[in-house]
Amino acid sequence: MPEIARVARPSQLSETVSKTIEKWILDGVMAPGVKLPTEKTLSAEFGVSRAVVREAISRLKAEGYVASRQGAGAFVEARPGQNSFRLADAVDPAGPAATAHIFELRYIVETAAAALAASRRSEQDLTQMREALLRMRHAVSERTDGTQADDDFHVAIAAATGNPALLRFIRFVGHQFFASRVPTWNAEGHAAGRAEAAQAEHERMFEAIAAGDGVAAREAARIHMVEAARRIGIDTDHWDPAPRAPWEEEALP
Amino acid sequence: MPEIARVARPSQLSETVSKTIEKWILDGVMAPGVKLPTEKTLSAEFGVSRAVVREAISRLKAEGYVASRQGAGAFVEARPGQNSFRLADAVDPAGPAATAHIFELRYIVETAAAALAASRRSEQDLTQMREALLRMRHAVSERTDGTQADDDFHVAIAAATGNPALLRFIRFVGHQFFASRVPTWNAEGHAAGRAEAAQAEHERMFEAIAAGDGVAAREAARIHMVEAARRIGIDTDHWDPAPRAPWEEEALP
DNA sequence: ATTGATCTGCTTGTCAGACAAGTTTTGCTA
DNA sequence: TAGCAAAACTTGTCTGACAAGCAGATCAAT
Repeated sequence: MPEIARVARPSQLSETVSKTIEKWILDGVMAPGVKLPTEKTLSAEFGVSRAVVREAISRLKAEGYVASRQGAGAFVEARPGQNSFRLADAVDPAGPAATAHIFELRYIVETAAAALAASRRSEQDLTQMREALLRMRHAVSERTDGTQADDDFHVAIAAATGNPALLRFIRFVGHQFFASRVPTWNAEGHAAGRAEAAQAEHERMFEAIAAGDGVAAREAARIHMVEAARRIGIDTDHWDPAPRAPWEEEALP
Repeated sequence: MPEIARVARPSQLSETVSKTIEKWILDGVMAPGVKLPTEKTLSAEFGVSRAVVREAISRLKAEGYVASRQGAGAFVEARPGQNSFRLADAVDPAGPAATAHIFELRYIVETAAAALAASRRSEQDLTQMREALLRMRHAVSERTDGTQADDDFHVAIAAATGNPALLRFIRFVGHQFFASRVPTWNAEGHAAGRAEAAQAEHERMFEAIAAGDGVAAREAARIHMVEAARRIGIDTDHWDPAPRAPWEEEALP
């Protein structure tokens, strides 16, 4: 059995145990398919009760690291941890580039979603977007918080693609950036004209989607994402400009 | 407290309990911020022991649905379940379109990754790709299994973007389709020329990335993804062709 | 000797009761 | 009424027990 090394104090014993075992698996100390030590052994090694070990394993099962069979034991999954996608372990949160990396992923997916929405949106989808836009317009004029409406607008576009997987993913990534929308919609953002600018970008996206113009929608979304990144201080110099085709330049005002 | 309705038998009591509570949260029966019933209450209502309830809650904590404070209780998280992304609950697995939806998401991300890789790849990245290509070439001529090399090739491209979040996501989505690559690399796939066709597409992607031509790389990836979808019987008629700009037509052989 | 069924020990799944640690409510006092 | 201390409650952990299922060992029959 691998060595036991305490991780940074999660003050919850089961958390400690599950993180430690997770580390064993991620580090390859326990290869896919191998049997974990028995619960009794683990509880003895960690110096905790079997209940704690069981809760830890319960976590690991939920995250797809292990699967257990009554009477046989618990085994490391073939592709441990890859039944779900978590940004927390995709990037090093401490790294200064982490936000930029995630934002780039969001940029890729949202520009594509805007283009798809333009060709697939229903009347009902447009109503949803219009409603969110209205709330944002109101927030701009009243200088109030529009983060929720902002979020709703992007989700409405994702929904208009008719692809539930895409919707869910955009909702997921978007929520990671909920905090990033604050500097646009707080008092300072209003004063600096950031809210107004964002609103103009949103309006342009909506017009293109309503008109069914996929190319213009992609470009409007591209501009919005780049500007949004700029507003929270992310460097976009190395982003892929390819989604914009040359002839799109003149297709937009 | 909400009504208790047994879900399809997961043969594990804690699984039943966690899925039921998860459903309460997803259906909005229990809004974010509200306190769950106490463990004692839950165990009584479900007719199970407190240990089972605790294991269920342990799962829910791992998936970001609830957070608990000793002495106070367990509370529904602000954005329940959205600290991780799972395809299983993004789409209805039973739906015939589920695979198509996920593949479309993969299409969006992989085409973008190919374009990025072209402008950011290092010598080392190219070596990785070359190595995987070689193994696939070998698999084609020997009529053996090349699914692993196929997977490695795509991961190598994702790695070349230098974006760990993107890498992780492509690895995640790609693994969901591990099975989909089998019909290309099994005996029938070799006989029907599917393996050879896929290989040609891969070679073209590599050439474009090695040449640093982002536009060509995106187009080669687009063709590969569309063909791959076609090989496993997914209808791509409504996919977004926008990533391909008009002038890319002549840029390729 | 090989095969087949049985048996025994081990492992996970569940239960019950207990105490420790931390939180919330209650109720008394000043 | 305000402040504070005790009591009641809730989660976290421990212990011991039994049921359900599995895997290797044992043994009988061919």
